[in-house]
Amino acid sequence: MDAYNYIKEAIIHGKFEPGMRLAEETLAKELNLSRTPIREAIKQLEAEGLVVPLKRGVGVRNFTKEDIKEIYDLRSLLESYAAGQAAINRTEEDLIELQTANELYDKVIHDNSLRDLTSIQAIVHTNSRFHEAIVSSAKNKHLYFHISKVVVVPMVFRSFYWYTDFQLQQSLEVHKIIFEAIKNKEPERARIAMHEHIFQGRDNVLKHLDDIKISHLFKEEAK
Amino acid sequence: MDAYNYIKEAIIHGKFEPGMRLAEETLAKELNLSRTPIREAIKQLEAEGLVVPLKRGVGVRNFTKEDIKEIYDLRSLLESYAAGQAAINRTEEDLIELQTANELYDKVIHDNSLRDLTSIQAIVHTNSRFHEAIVSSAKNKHLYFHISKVVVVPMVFRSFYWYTDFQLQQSLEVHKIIFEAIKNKEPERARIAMHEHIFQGRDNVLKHLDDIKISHLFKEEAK
DNA sequence: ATTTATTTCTTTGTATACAATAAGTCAATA
DNA sequence: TATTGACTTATTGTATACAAAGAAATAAAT
Repeated sequence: MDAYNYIKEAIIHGKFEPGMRLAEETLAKELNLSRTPIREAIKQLEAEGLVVPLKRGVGVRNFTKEDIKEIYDLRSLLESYAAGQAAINRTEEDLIELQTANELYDKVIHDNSLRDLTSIQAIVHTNSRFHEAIVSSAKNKHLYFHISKVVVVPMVFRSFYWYTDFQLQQSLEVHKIIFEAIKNKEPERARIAMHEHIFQGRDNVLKHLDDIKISHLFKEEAK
Repeated sequence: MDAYNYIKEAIIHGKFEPGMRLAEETLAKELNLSRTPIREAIKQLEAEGLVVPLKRGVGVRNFTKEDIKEIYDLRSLLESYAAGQAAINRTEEDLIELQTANELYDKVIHDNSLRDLTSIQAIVHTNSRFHEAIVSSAKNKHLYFHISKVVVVPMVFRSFYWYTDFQLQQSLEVHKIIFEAIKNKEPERARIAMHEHIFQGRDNVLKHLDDIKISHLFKEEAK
């Protein structure tokens, strides 16, 4: 794997915790590279806002509760718009991928009755696939580009989130409503459903921000 | 100036034309630096989508008509939301900056009756200040971050756009409506006015995409 | 004369080297 | 014991070096 994706994944999966300094030499050894390509990967992550400059070098960005709120507001704006546009612009191929992704999501949720880390990751992954299919159906590459950057931050938290059966069932239901709306070309219904859906996710994350499982990811206002 | 801003400005002002290869050695000499910091600046611009990778190295991104349409759709979504949020969250200080920016915009338009390049740049600059003040008043740092990236692309084109007196007058009127809506805390009015305003700008740019003045910036589907 | 093959040359990608600066350590003084 | 100050160490930021991969140019062949 290249340096960029290695570091990004490590941040998302919590291997590199918020606030942690990213030492170039260490990363270079871990990846059997020199410092040069490491520095370039870091510059990209900096441009995306996942890492922040320190006095010298960079550290993993520390997202506050306020950040999470703002990001979910932004994400709901972008993705609900995407859902609306998908209902207008989706092709038949899009519909097939949407259907497939949703069936997979359904299957993964019901096949993994015990909620261990691997299950959670599978659920998060198939959920992402459905959302990505929607954004892709909207037929706006720039929208896609920006959503993919916005979505990363919630990922950092969701990877450690313990969903309840009820939440997953509810999420699945809404997915089906969104799918139907896109299939039947009802942009307004798709948009509203997606908006509700993401705000539901936002509420879940915010309610559990103090949970033991993710508390290590969340350090309020470290200076 | 640092390498990042130097290259960015050069792209916006058309010194580096779309499709043009960015040779590291050349840039390094221009800025009296070694290749290392140049490469890092380029990586950042790549993450923002202003330059694209070639088989080897990078080139200035070539935006198509389709890109412009998509970007204006995205921008109108984001900025109209920002205007709405500004009408809710603006402080008294925000209001002062908003007022100042708008008065300056008015002044610059009327003081520069002959529309030479310097005047256009002054107009674009004061217009940006007003828009930035709105986004800032929305009190969402992540929204601000993404808008600032989205806005850059239209900048590439607007720097070379010859506005008519009518268009400027109209633009000024809408600015005043938006300002009033934000002042009076009318989010819906602010949102709609901003949406119209940006779609007006979009139409202006699209209508004139084939003009001689900007044709060198616009090369359809170069592969 | 045009196309293909081979060689040369330029430019990138990665590694290493060196200098500058922040951070860490230890000792001395209050 | 706490705090300040000088010294040492570690890590960054920039420059340079070298090897590999395209691009350009020249030569050969049909």
